[in-house]
Amino acid sequence: MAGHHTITETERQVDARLGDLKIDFDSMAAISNIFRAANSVRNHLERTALSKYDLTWTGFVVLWVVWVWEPIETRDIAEEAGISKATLTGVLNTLEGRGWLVRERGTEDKRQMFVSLTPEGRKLMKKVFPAFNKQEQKVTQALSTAEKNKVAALLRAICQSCE
Amino acid sequence: MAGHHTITETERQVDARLGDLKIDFDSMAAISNIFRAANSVRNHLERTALSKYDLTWTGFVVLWVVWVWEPIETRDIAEEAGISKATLTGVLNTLEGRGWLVRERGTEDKRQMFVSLTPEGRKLMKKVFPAFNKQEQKVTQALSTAEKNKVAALLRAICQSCE
DNA sequence: CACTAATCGTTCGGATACGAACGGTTGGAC
DNA sequence: GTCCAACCGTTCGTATCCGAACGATTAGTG
Repeated sequence: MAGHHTITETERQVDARLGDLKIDFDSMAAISNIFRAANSVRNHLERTALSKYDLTWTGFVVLWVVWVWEPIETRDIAEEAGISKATLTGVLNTLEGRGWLVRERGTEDKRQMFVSLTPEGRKLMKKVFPAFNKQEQKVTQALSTAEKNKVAALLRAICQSCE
Repeated sequence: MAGHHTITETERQVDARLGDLKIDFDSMAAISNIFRAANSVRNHLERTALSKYDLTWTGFVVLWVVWVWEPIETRDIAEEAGISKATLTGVLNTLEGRGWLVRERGTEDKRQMFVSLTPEGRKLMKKVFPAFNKQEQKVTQALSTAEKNKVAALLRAICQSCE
């Protein structure tokens, strides 16, 4: 999924386009590789681990969040999954329609909506997640354990600078 | 945009859900932080650098690719931008409708479609890209130059393992 | 106890996202 | 020269995706 142009080739072209404007190529390379990696990994995992269960990326992430934290409120799912509340409503409709989770309105606060997996949903996750994790292992096989932790730490630092 | 649960808390919960199945938490942390960072950075850049020009993330990326490599074929844009040809068709319609780029059918091979920026498109990029790069710099400010290059290299290695 | 501000999930409109199928074009085999 | 397989960008159907606006509910103020 990575483009066929190297970062260095791209830098030369950008330089020619901008003339004497100063561009921070180190920052650019770091950021652009985050998105290249995210796209590559997402496509790979969808193909290898999710497609056979007809699961989209977002559908899997939402199921995973609910599986780990159930019962969980809608707004917390959106926060954990990194999507908006509006998007989540549609995804929950899809997943509920397939019988993998259920919504239940809160008793003490009737604005809230609690989500839990069905037994079918839990059975699905017990199959899908190990396969998913095996592919996570595969796409990071070129990295040592220390390097995996290093990249995780550096990316966490970037997340904090976004706030 | 990062969830309010730490990776460690999540690991404990996952452990409780899976029992004795073996999960590679180092790989999981590396991968999940790629997506947290991608979401955080994307939201930050959309808010700070793109929203005032009514540009979506993908719209900007496509404009950027065309700006750097014009004239460029449709399939190459999709490759560089990390989106499908089908998606690109819609995005090009949007950007062409706003007068930022034009399509021209190839003369020797009439299947091809070459895309170039309009003068307005180039003027836009000359304003947007420096602002974008400034924010790239800001979200990576916690990293040294060596660390930026390190994270870029590690992510490139992950990309290669996806093929 | 009324009234307002804040918060919940949903709805709406429009843009992005992809696989599959489609017409149009090209190049190669024979 | 005529197939036909391969390739181009587009179209189609469906699923995300988000900001803004919306009804319903709650909490906080006086």
